[in-house]
Amino acid sequence: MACAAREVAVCASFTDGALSALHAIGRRRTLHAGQVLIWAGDPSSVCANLVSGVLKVVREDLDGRTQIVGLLFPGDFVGELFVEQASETVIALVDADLCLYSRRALEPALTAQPGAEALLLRQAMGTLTEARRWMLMLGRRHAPEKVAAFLLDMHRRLGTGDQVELPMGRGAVGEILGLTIETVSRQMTALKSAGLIALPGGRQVRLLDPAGLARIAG
Amino acid sequence: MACAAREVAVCASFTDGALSALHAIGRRRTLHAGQVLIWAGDPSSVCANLVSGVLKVVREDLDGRTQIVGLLFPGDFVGELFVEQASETVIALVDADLCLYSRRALEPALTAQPGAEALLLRQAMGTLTEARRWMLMLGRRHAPEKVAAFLLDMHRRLGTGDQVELPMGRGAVGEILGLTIETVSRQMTALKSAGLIALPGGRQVRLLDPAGLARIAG
DNA sequence: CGGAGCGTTGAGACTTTTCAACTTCCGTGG
DNA sequence: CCACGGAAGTTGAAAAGTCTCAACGCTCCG
Repeated sequence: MACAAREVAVCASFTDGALSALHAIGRRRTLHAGQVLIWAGDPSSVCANLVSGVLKVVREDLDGRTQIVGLLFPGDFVGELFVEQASETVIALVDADLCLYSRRALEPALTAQPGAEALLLRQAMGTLTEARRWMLMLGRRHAPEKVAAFLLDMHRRLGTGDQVELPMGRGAVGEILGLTIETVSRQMTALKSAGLIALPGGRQVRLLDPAGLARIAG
Repeated sequence: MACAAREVAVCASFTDGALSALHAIGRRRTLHAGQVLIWAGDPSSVCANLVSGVLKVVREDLDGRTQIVGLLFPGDFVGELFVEQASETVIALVDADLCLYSRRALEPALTAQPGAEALLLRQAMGTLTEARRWMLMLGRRHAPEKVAAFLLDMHRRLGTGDQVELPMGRGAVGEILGLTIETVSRQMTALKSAGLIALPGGRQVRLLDPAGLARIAG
């Protein structure tokens, strides 16, 4: 059974035999850009492995202010275990494929499968470390540093050559960095004017001077 | 063997028999306010359960700017598993007691102990959710909201009656909220002037109008 | 052609930081 | 007992940074 995530996701800890059991409770699903997988406030009933694409994890204020608190890439685990109500909304930034599981079925399967929880724990620890690095950025960095660091990060993850196609628009970049769309736009323009990047159009970004960006990113 | 964390920490998942094995690799340690348990950059060799007290988890820039990315309370797990190098510094805010384990000894013990990893996973997921709530605050809220929310949070965790003794000074509050010490001070004064809190002295805070604070916190 | 969505640019308002001075609190030593 | 010194907290004024509001440009698509 061909699954692009076979080696990276939770599945990697499963033997082929146990994997069949997992497949019995899972199903594939395609999400189109903009589609919502999980709504904050709804019962936390589904989890998934992201096979391809990019998802955003969004938290919202009572006032409606929103902050993207996580980006999910292929291999990442999606959803909230052990809680009854989702506190975060999960939305596809670009078309995405997932292995979807009902939480009720997955949790016992994880317990039954030695090593699965260890793998998820490892992943959760990594996600936590990443979230905390992000916190440092949100709390302590200025707009130019935020944008430069973000571009380097996206390039590291999704880049081909010196180019990246951002999986989101300016608005979502702002939601990630804790900035307004206008500030993001201005910083991008400033980086372009400084000759550090080129903006060939759309969501494409070329890093002309990664070292210079890194210097700004701090 | 009397351990105040017996029921809350990882130990809770261990049978009494297995707990002896755990005790064989662990040792108690007292940390005085200001003492460092783990230095970022050092090999990640120790983990612990916090028995009493409060610790701060600090990240640092290359430029020396710091951000507190986590506070640890009794029952919380301390340290970074599965990585060779610590990326965060852990410091006691007030005198604290811990059960200390060498990471090399703890990791196999966790694997051998069914349920232990599940428990840590549960805890890690909770910590992650908390970190993300914190991110929303760092990225999207103004100083008055940050301070009001912080005071409510501290009161919920450490409060007695309508009063709290903050386990840190203004400077550390600023490091938590992503503000300068002066801004924190000004906001506290403003809350006092508005009659929402009283500052009896030292690190004591009395919440005179929790509902009003909650309104500001948003 | 017209409209919608997205991005850019500008100007002024607002918030927070920075820098500096001053106060308070405490423990120490004269 | 009181003076001294340091650490922590407060306050003020100016500077810097970001946001808000508003206008405009561009592209895609009906």
